[in-house]
Amino acid sequence: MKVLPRSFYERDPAKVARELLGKMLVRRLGRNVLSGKIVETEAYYGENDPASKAYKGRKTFNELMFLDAGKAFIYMVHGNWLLNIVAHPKGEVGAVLIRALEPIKGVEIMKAYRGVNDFYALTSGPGKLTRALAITKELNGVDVTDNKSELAVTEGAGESFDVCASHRIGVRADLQQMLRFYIRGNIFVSKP
DNA sequence: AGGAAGATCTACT
DNA sequence: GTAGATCTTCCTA
Repeated sequence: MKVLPRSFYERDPAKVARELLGKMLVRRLGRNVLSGKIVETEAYYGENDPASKAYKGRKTFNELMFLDAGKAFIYMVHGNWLLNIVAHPKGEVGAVLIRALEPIKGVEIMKAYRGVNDFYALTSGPGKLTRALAITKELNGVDVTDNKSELAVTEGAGESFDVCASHRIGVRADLQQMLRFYIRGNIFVSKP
């Protein structure tokens, strides 16, 4: 499956978030390959977005949001690693949070990493999917536009689906805009 | 040192 | 369905 080019991420974060739905997240772990379909995302901006990690300006830990699009940006919240992909037009700031996946390949391995048997609980949340795919700070900054990366995003199967939008989840201060997107009716979406 | 953070799990009414 | 404990880093004092 073809990876998405960097130009895909060099656009408005909300647009990238919307279009990442249905794409594949591929995790390479030695000889194992895990993959899942992206079914839920959220867009974050920079200085104008109070919920954004970049709100208070550039720091070492959020530097990636200011740099090249198409890199993984990973941080810890409440004991969970959350996966973002840096996305913004050149010279701007932003990222897309991956909130939920539909497991495709390596389900048994995901179950082992998660320590649960319930198929529907494997990747139905931002903290759950990182554990299922063994995503940690070590992958911070990896290039998801490189097919050889330990983490990459590729084209999806191309089936059609309806997209829903809503306000972001769990944030202190949300913006007026609806910046959360998900596939309607998909059972792995964290909250319908 | 202390507290906040895009969450998750469990145990109840 | 809600409420609370607990999760682990990084920021600010």
